[in-house]
Amino acid sequence: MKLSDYPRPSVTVDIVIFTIKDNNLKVLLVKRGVEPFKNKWAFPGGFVKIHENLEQAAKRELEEETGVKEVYLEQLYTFGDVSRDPRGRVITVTYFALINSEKAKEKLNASTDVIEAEWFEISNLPPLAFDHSEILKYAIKRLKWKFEYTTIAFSFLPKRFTLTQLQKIYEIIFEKNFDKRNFRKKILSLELLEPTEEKEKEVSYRPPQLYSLKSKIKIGKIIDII
Amino acid sequence: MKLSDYPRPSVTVDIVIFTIKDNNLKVLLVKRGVEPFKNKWAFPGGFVKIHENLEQAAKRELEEETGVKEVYLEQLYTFGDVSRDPRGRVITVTYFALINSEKAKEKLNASTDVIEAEWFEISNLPPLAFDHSEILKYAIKRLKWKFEYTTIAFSFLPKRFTLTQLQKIYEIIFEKNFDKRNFRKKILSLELLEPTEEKEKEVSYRPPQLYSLKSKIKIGKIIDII
DNA sequence: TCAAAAGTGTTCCGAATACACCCATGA
DNA sequence: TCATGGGTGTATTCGGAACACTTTTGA
Repeated sequence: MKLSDYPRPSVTVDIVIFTIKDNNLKVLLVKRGVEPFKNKWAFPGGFVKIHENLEQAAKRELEEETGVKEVYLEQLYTFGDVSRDPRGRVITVTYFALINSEKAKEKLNASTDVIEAEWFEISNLPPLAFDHSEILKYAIKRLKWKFEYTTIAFSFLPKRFTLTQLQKIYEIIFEKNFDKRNFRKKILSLELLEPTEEKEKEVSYRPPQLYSLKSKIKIGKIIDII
Repeated sequence: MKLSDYPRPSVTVDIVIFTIKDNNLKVLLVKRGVEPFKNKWAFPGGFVKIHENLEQAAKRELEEETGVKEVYLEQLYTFGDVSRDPRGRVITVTYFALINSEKAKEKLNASTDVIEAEWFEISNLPPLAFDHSEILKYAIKRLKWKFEYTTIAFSFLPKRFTLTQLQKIYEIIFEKNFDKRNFRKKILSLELLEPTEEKEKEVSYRPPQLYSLKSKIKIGKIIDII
């Protein structure tokens, strides 16, 4: 059996990039500059090069679009329905990335085939190209699941952060408030964090303790958080 | 941008099929009849046809190999490293299937390109072709995770089963024993099961109650089980 | 001295764990 | 009547949830 015996589909990667800005969960979309779905919004992505691993392709697209390296990145799901792309058979391997709000501030690079790139609030999205609404639904499900059972929340935060910042992120993701005392008790009991020497300064209230993730704790580690 | 501008990889599906037989977790392997890796064992799989959805391809391969329809099937992960197949660039979308021991008894169909098919104990496997060891590792991780947090355990059981059978399955997957009273209390408190009219007969001990999964409970539903 | 957010402890309730004996049946 | 696996209840421990006030700082 030869590989050449079979007609081959095209393979792309698409990346759902989340961040938290202005107390909202946001996702990065690009406006397509070419057909199909010209002028519609879609997730950043592109064709997998023939000598490039899937994750490399995802990282390349991510960096082209945001200029950011070192983000949390994991494979999400592969969508390959026959009719998902009007140009022909296109299978897309989707990825899921989280970047922290400081990095998200850096300016977005509109790349080839893209008119502009913009952060959209999850609750206020334009219509999406292809089957990208379905992809997003899946990505949000995964995001909540991961927040509940792993340490990914920290990928939305800078190296040093306060417990209040962390709590705020959980409140945004789960769309509900937590009791401050119970939240702190729970998080500290997990022994993931260590206090840093410094406290945040130049605030007109009691300066909060800054914490950092213990170096041996990997982001994404499975552990019951909430 | 045209699809034809890009060289395309080949795309396959591979299926990790688990069952429980003889009180052991087993996986179905086929012996390859063609190069590469001729005479080595691998997961059942094959090329995705150009007019066939990914899940259809997985179901087709599954049925060709085992003759079984109606199994629990979910997408696992997509492996696409450049050098994973010596023939060239081949991306494989892997699936994860669970079939119950009664169905697993039915005879296996050796299909094209395959010399034989056989159930292997997880703890006693031959060397695997391609990157299939890595795929298996990933599949086992997913299996345990799903057992802990969803109702997939029931896909290893026939429609009617005893609580002892269920407990046995958890003990095999988690490689440890559970207390009978606590296990029953926990499972029954989840309100997933209903007793059936009959009891198992022709056993030389007190006949056990048979239970079935309530019809509104979907297999795979997320819920803390253990 | 005021405004703003930081920080902290106790009680209550429900779930998980540990643990041992009697029951129903066919041989 | 015996062997076999089925079936059941209670006490203890641990973690989650509810709940309000004092502290520290800069303005």
